[in-house]
Amino acid sequence: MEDEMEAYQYNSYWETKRFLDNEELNQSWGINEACVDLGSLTSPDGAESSGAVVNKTVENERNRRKKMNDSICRLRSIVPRISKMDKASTIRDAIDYVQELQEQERQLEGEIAEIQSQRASEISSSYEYNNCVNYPSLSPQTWNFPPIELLELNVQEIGDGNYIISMTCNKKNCSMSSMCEVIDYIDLKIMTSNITAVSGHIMFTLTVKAEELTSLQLREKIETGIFMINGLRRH
Amino acid sequence: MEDEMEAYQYNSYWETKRFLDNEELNQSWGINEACVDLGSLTSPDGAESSGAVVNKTVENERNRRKKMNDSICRLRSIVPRISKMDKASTIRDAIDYVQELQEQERQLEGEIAEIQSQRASEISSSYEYNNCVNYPSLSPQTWNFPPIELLELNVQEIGDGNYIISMTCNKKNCSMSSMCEVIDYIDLKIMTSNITAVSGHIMFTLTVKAEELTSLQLREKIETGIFMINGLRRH
DNA sequence: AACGACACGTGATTC
DNA sequence: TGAATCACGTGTCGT
Repeated sequence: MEDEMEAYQYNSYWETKRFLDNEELNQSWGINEACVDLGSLTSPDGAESSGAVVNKTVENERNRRKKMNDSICRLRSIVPRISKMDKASTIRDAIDYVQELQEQERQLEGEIAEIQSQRASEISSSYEYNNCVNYPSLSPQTWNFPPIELLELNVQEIGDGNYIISMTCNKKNCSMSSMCEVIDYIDLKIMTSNITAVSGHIMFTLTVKAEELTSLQLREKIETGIFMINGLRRH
Repeated sequence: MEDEMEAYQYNSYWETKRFLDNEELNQSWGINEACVDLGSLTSPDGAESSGAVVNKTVENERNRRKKMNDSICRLRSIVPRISKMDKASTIRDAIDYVQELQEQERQLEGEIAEIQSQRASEISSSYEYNNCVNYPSLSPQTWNFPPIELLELNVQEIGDGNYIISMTCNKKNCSMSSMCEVIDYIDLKIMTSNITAVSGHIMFTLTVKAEELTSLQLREKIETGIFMINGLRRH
């Protein structure tokens, strides 16, 4: 049949037409030129109804092929690495690319989870640091101080649950802030306090109200406080 | 031709064979049964050489089709959402999936970048907090204190570069630690210090040595210190 | 010449 | 029935 030859009006084929088709890729599912040519050629030819229906099926088949080819072209335009300008190769490259993307996605999600957990641990540690009630929060500047060396400690009751506390420590490993931290830590009701620096020593004198404690208990509490403060420091 | 019918030995076709092929998907690019059948059938029939070469091309074409179909099957097994068990639909679904993956990848990378920058800013702020030399490091427990409300400030020189400083503030927004932080911040040489709590107020009295400062400069320095401490708090 | 890739038309098959 | 999908063999083109 010579009309079949008309369908082969494609010349210099899948090397040039691929790129031309890429431009008008937007769903031109209409009848292409070859289809129109064949239709106008066969309609005056075959008079019986079977010829018309055959034309319809041929046209449908042609359209279906075009659909598939366009899909493959589109797939090729999306996949970045194309090994060969081949239909099967395009699909294989797409498979590789999809697997690559899937693995990359898993990797990225793992990375995010890792970062999130790191960040969560950082935040929780910071939260713990800020909300600890049993341990005082040391100001960072005193973290690296040497332990407080208690030279003398005196606790004396002056009646009505009031006490006079006097303690002395070396100046080089004790500061006003340190002492304040100790006092804050053991949580006393301070009436007055006095800090005096004399001859390389620091003398700390305070009057506190501690009605529920004996002088011995108060003394132990202060010693424990200093011990805890020392334990919280890095030395 | 009756031998062409032999090639159609597939029955209940692409509904069942698809899933059977999926199991032996691992590169069985060998000759399939239909090809062997056709080959053994046409070799005794046609004696001339053209029949053999036609067989070869037919077999090659058959092989090429199988390759493409297997590729599409594999693609279908990878893509999670398949709308229809159709060749073209499979490719279209693959296109959609690839685009979806690409967008997801971009989104994940953006998310990672965002988290990283957040984390970096957190770390840098923490670094700033710990290593700032001009600003004192507040102990976390006083961060959320209200600003210190200075009710009275007195600076009096007592000779030889020694000063007596006395200041008063409200008890509810001032503590011993706060005052210590102010004193630490302005970095004075403290000789003696006294803190007294009276009638809802805190009285802070200290004797300092500041030979290089006038009493006005010292006063400004203290005010600046309180201002800075207040500025560092969250209020 | 020979091979690989393709489109085509067609018969078969399923819904 | 009829539309949709498929596999098949074949002719064509480029390498």
